[in-house]
Amino acid sequence: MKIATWNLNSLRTRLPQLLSWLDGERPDLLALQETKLPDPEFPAAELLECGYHALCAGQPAYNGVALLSRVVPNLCFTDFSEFPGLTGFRDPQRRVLAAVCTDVCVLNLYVPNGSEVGSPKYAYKLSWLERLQEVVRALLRRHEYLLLVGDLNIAPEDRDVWEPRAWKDKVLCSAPEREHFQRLLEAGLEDCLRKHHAEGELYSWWDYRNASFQRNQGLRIDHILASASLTQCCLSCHVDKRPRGLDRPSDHAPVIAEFELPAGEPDES
DNA sequence: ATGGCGGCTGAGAGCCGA
Repeated sequence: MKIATWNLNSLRTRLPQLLSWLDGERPDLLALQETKLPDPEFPAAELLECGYHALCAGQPAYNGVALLSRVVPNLCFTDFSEFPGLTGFRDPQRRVLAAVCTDVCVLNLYVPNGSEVGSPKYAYKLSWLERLQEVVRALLRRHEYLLLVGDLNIAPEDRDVWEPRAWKDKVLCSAPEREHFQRLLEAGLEDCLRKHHAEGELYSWWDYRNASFQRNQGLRIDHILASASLTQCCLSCHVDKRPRGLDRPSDHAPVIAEFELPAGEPDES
């Protein structure tokens, strides 16, 4: 099973690139972020034509997530408020989509950027991440095979940052954000890319400015995390940098992981 | 130190991202 995550920075603008990439890669699952598109305008027909069923949770102009799947996916929820115990936390920003595909529960996230440490948006990010911890713990109790994927907007360690001294304590790299990432690992998730690659200079986002991509000045903020049973089955994980080099690219590149699941394992619910 | 770029809305220039 091949699964991928890609922040498209506008599905409308990137649809031709997406369709061409899907034709080449044929992942079983692709989690999308920053679709920036209300649901009635979601290009479901074009994607189905390409062989993909879709679930989406969008809004105009900002945010928006979607899940593409070769098999028909079963939607679980599109907001943390749909979760027992978190009913007071309805978020008008579309950043969450959870679904079950065959035996795997996939939680697709577009974590708030946070703007600047100490800002109101940063406070929103931290409280959002606090709610996420509860959701992840509950999902891990229910699903042996859990994937948490998406634009987490956290560079977990200095090796995930092109200039750690410049980024120190800045948004995406601050200690409270990194602690949230570590808590996800402590809860029972593993970082699939780090299972296979210890080296630095592996990034998933590069600023449009300053020829950052050409100089490989980036951050690793898009992630594929998996529960222990799934991580055991993870054969490979890598960043596909090719789409970032196309004309009019997204500023993020896809991250791809391959799994070999034992036949006939049931998920529980 | 600041802005660089690019996408959005709505028809300007300003907001937002990371």
